[in-house]
Amino acid sequence: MSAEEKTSPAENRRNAQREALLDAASEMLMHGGPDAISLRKLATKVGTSTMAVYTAFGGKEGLITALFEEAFDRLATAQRAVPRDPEPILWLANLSRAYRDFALKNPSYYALMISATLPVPAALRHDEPASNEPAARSIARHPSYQNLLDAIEACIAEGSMAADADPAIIADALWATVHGLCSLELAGFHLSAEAAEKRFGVTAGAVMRGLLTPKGLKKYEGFTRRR
Amino acid sequence: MSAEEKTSPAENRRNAQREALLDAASEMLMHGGPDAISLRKLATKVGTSTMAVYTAFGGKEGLITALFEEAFDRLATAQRAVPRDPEPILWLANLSRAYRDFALKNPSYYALMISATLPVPAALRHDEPASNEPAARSIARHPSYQNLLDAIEACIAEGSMAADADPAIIADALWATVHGLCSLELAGFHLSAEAAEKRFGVTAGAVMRGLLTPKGLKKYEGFTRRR
DNA sequence: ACCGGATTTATAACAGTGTTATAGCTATGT
DNA sequence: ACATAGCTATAACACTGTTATAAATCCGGT
Repeated sequence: MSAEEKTSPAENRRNAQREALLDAASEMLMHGGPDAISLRKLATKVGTSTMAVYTAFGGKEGLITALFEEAFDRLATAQRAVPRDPEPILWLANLSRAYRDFALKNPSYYALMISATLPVPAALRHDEPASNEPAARSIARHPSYQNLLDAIEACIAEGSMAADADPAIIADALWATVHGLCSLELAGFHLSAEAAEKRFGVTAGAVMRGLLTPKGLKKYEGFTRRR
Repeated sequence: MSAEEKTSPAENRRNAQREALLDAASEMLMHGGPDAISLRKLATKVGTSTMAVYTAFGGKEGLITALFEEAFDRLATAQRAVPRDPEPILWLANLSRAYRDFALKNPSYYALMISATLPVPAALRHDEPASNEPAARSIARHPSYQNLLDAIEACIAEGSMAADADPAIIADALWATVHGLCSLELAGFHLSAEAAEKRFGVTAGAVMRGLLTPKGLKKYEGFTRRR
């Protein structure tokens, strides 16, 4: 309700152009990867000059970082769209499949998200005096991780996972597994789409079983046998 | 014993320069990633002109492909260096750790290996009339995969894994998991090196448990509890 | 041993790229 | 209405990979 938030016409135009640049850049990204983004072509596409990218994003790197953040937002949206199944284990499985769907349908965005050559965006940086290691980026507090954590906590609450388990570590374990599968699939390491899908099911199922308590295991095998 | 294999002095020189180019390129690769490889700088470093890259590799893409193949060779060497533990389960675990060590010590080579933007090298292409999907690259017959397959088959033989299991699928499952962990770690998605290491142990252990038979599970838990 | 054809090389030009300095314009605030 | 601050367009700079061309080199057959 503060009166200072009224958008001046100039600021309005700035934001419009900013979004136009981002839209065109994401289109170029999806068309041929990050290397296909040319500032010159981007500028002519939007109808301005390359300087606009520098005033809006500080350069090409800033533009890529903005795309990076949008990629995570899209993933978060996709994860939130997964209905909360009353069975936490099935909810988890559905979150995994939704993650794969997102990766396969947005390969360029996905590749951008997990590229190591990117500077750590402020949104994911956890403030800590940097050691000698490469910059660390934490995903734990990002909205795209919340549903995963919720599902895991629900599993713990119902006894399907160990009561003394750390949800963050389990979430990381699931994330790493599902990401590894998507990464290999996107890189083309599979004989066929069916083989990749089967591999996904087997691997995600295995890590799931490995994380469950005997009680949860019994439940889970009831689910899988029912199919 | 065929006499046609004697290397002429000219061919000898060609190969020497080819290796010199590869060495210098790998150095540039490790220093700043694939984008840090400049043909001009590479040529001056080796003491020739950029044309040498075109005659030897057909261009920059061919050079990168050669580096790609060397990366897989190095990984195969690292995997072969793992001693064959009499306990197949422990052998598998050691292969996983060796894989991680390789990835962490050769981040540039590793990133190259699993980059999706690379043309499928002939060494990994399985001949099949390409469908509409992106080109598929198979790793199954590569030397770097052999030890993994051997260890899995040993697990099956001793009853630690299901007799009707497909070793190729299990190998893919383990590979995807370990690769996912390394990929996230190299991308900087971890709070600390210790956290990344713990995550690796938890996740690799979980997928391992999920792949074992009850008999194998009992054995495996005997190993983990002994520590 | 030599010489002719093929191959590899170096040089330079071409078409791109991201970035930056500069000068002009536009739009805002007084 | 004016002065000023910010943004933009233009052009130049330093790069990049690739290619055409001409000179040099190497190789095999006589």
